[in-house]
Amino acid sequence: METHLRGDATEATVIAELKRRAIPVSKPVGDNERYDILVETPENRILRVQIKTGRLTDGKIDFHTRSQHTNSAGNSYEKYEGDVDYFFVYTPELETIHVVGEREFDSSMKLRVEEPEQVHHTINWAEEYEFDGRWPPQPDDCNHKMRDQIVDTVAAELKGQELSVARSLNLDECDLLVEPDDGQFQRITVTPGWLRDGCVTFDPDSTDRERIDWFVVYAAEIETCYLVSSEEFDRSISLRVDDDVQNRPQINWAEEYELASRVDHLI
DNA sequence: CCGCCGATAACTGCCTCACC
DNA sequence: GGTGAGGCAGTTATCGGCGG
Repeated sequence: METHLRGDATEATVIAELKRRAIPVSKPVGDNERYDILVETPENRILRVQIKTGRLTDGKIDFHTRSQHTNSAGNSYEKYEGDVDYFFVYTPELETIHVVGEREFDSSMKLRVEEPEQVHHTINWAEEYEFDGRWPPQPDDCNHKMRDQIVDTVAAELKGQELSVARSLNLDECDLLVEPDDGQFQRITVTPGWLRDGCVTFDPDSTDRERIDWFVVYAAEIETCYLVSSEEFDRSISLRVDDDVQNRPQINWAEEYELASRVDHLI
């Protein structure tokens, strides 16, 4: 089957499956949009979805998400960065639909269906991306990988300071465990932060604070990590980034909480 | 009508990096 | 070194718009 027909067949199959599940689907007028369909979630969120055909090779589903253009200068390639929210990957051989967030990978991804000869922690198991298990998608679903990377970055930063650091096996409790010289484990969780009115804030209420010693707050807008002790605030804390305010003693200046300069607090 | 350009799509191979 | 994931570059096919 030639490529266009195959893409059309995949799109038709996915739309039919969504309709069968009574999920509202809309098609954009014309073909100038980079997403294929708009899907409405039960919470009335509208998601931009690009439908892709998955190829089953060597026990894994392989799919690429890159568009190619030809111009006078030759070929150019463009990713879907920010243009879509999710990819729905339909694999004809398996008749399955997998849901992958746009931020969960760069330009291609492999979903492992069969047991590999060697098990890597980097393997993306297809069953974890199956439609039934991921629909409706949670607002932070597409941030899992980014969060994972942040945890890795924080771990590397701590190791660089010659700290004994390990990934927590119980992710419901914390992300990292640090063992200082006194042997008293410090429990660290990584949490997203956001900029509001010149301050970085986060939501500690979504975490069981009884089990956390330190919060690493990652503010994506400014690509900065902050280290905050659970004892340094009562219900919430704001870290002021914007210095265009009157200097008051109660202001928590963000730069004083930057992870790189506070690692010694964990020792 | 034909050729060019710009867009879509799937497919293939090769490379790098990380892990076992 | 072998394996697996991910990234990158290139190819092929089709379609529509536009201008000569």
